[in-house]
Amino acid sequence: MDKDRKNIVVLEPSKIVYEGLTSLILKSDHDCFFFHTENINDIEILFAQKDISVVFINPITVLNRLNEFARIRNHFPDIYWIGIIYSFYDSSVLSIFNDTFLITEDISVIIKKINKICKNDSPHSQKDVELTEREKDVLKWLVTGFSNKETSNKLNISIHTVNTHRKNIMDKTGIRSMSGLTIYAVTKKIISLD
Amino acid sequence: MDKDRKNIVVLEPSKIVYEGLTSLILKSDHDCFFFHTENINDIEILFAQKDISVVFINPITVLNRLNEFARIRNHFPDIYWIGIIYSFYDSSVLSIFNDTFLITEDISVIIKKINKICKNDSPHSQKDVELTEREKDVLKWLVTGFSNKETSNKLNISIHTVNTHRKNIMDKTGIRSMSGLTIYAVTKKIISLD
DNA sequence: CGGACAATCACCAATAGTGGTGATATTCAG
DNA sequence: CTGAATATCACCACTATTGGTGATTGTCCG
Repeated sequence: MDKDRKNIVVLEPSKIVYEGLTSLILKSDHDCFFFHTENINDIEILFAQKDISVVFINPITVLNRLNEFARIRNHFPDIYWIGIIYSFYDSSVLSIFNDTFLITEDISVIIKKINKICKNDSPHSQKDVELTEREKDVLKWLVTGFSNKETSNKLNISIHTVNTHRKNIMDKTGIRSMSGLTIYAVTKKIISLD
Repeated sequence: MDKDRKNIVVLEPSKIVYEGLTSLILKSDHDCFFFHTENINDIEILFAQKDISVVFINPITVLNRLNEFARIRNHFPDIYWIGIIYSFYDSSVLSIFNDTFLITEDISVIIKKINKICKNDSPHSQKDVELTEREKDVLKWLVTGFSNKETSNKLNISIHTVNTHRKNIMDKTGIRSMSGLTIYAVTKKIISLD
């Protein structure tokens, strides 16, 4: 997995603008990964699960919710907020972002902004704990939708053992829900999407 | 050469919007050919050389040149002008176009407008017994690892309502585990894997 | 108008999961 | 040999989920 890849959230109600922005950046051979969301409600999910460094944000999405935006910004101080400007805003509104760009601007201007942020970005290693083989066995069944009891039957062990393994898995990964563990298992290729 | 192919001019200063608009329409398996121009000066050349049927037009490109726009419109009466709206305009400005769409609108709305013009409106009712928007909202949070109670807080509804939605989702999909629903949500692109 | 559907809320009982405390046995590296 | 890691099993208390049964409200459509 590429450690230099940037995860970028695009908080923009227009699918057209999202598509255009991401398409042009990707065409420029930039190694980014994009997440689209249309309102601020969903953004904390993304922050919780992903290593997000940049948010492209349409000011309209927070205009009536500046308090909530301030709270989120304070809560995630490392995130760089870039406003997507295609209308007229008061400068006091625009100052809530780290940077802005005009929608009519050339894509190279936007890419320069991304590059500037990347240079300042410190490579922080994400603690990558390895599960034991047995833990992977247990996880495989659990995230395929089997209950603790069913899993214990499949593996011919007691439900208590399954429970212990599950607890250890949750302690190691820090993920405390089966849904989260399912995502984990898929991305770690412990199970396949089929 | 396909006779049904539509030649569409996009008169739009923003490359991002042009890219997004055309990319999404092409992704929808629509047989269109696009010409990009950033101002009205070049448009008559295109009209002379190509068989243009539709112009997607950003009102800003003609706001200060309404007389010239009226002249061109009169000169090419068969052309259908669709305004690309992403700001606030006086209704008298918008009335100079045959139709408009909001940049935040779904691409299907825009495609419907194209189809209406070309009288190719195919009634493809794809009997998709899908989840409702609210059910998707609930599912989004649930499969991201939030509990019923947390989800009810996030959506500002009672835990009973979350429960009802969850039950309906499980009934509709026939999937009775959160892990299974997570896989479902990923494959249905309700959430993203990353 | 009336019926279908969507979204909201509530109660109840059974089952399952979570998280803490243990324990024992085996294996393997220092 | 010793200690760390792994795998196994158990009990307990609490909370959450699951799956029924309702209900009310509003909207949209024929």
